[in-house]
Amino acid sequence: MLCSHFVHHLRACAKLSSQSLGQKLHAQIIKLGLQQYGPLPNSLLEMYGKCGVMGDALQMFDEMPQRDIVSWASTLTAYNHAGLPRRSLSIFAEMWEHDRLQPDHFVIASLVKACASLGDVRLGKQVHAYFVRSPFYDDDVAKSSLVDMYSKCGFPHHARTVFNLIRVKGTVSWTALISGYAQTGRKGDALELFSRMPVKNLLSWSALISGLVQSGHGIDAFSIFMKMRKETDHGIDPFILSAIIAACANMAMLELGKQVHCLALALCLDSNLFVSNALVDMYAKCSDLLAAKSIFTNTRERDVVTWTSIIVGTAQHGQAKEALSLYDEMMLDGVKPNEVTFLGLIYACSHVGLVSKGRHLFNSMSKDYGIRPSLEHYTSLLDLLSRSGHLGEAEELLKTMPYEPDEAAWAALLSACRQHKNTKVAVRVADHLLCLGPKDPSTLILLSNTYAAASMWERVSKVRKLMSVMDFRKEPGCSCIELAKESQVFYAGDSSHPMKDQLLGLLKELDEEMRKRGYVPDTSYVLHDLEQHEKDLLFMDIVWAACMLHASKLP
DNA sequence: GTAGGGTTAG
Repeated sequence: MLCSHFVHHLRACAKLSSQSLGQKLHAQIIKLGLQQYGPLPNSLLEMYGKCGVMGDALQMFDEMPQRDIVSWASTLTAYNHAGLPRRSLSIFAEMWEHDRLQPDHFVIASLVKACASLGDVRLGKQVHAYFVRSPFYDDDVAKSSLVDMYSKCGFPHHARTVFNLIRVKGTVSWTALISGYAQTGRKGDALELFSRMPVKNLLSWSALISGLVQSGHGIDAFSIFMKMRKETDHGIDPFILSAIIAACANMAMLELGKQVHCLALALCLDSNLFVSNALVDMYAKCSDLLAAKSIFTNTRERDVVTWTSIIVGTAQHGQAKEALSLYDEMMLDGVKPNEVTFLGLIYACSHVGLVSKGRHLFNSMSKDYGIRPSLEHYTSLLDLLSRSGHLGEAEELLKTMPYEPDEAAWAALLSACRQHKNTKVAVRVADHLLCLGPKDPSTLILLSNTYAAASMWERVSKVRKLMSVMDFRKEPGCSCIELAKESQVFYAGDSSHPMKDQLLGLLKELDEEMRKRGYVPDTSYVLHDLEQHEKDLLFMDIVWAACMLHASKLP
């Protein structure tokens, strides 16, 4: 009787994440000498795990005289909860070694979840294989976890296959699949499935909306958000709000972002860390750095994302020194940087040519914080070295780094060689690229121009042949700005704008002003067989966006 | 004792 009372209350603490109440119950249990009685050790373990007190959860586990499958499953959940999926996976082997226990469907579902959070589909498939051969192969919850894993790893097709095998499809299964479709940009599938979904809750709407935001369908995400507001009674929580703020950020829609900010204030959700982090990022991406800084300053409990958002935002607005001193402040504040922080910092160095500082940060990342540099970090360092003219070092890094450099990486170096007019390295890099069999049209243009500049006409014609056999279409570049509550999009070579004549006039004025001050456009990187006036016209496209920005500031 | 949504880069 007494025991089931404790089990019941401990479970409530686990659900509510109420650590202090849980500890009080634990104290009473010890006083009564019941700490090893019946299901209580497992209940205590579960409570500490779900409250995020990993140390105490593990102590419970270690002190158990006898561990059953539930003890192992709860430990797995605790590790998942604490964001330690690798530890979860190592349990798979330990269960058998220590206690001769085979994973059941509870354990399998948790293992799959660990694979999902690591984004490791290879391991996920192994667990899947184990599952279908186990006596639990028919369990719907484990299948649902597989749907989630395949969705998170970017394989919605596999997720669909498992989904179809679920006998009783609950809201969780539907949501997991819809999320997979939305995140991978399969808008049609996501919407179709969502409309067929029998019971929708706030999480289902949220999964669809945030998935669409992540795959760049901000407008659709917004209209679904409005639909939810209109047609349902679901409230707005910090999850959905931060997704909507991110949508404004990605589309650089400042006015809309401000309105969502007001919504956050009205709902008293602006003090939520996820919401304020999203706001810092939104204002920075919308070029209102002052507003971003003000949100940042007013955020009391700043975490690594808050700091990283302001550092990246500051760096992207050219204030590299300021970004670096924010990093110093962050360390004084005792916040540990993560891999994104370092990307922002190296980016900052890259844009003002702080080569040795950038190198130092790159090394500090692994030495001081144990973060293994990713391909992106190497690319960022490469960018720093090549922009600043350290071409030899950049080439060396490209060859020795622990990742296989792709076409874009080599092309970036080549482009830098041309900017620094280093023909010798340029030709060497170009030859290497040519061997790789380049596929990107802009790489081919770059190659053609490199060889043309070095008067290597045979290779020019070789590149031209490569161009002619492929479907040579380059996505046109475009710029987008918000002007009087409307978004204006301009494509390169676009001449359909109703204000074309006024715009071109202003553009010409700006161009003349630039030339007067000694800024002559460098058109040498444009395709070589264009006439000079055609090159100038192309250049006009490049300043088009700058011109529009200017126009938007006119009264 | 198991499964679904959120912020930072590219």
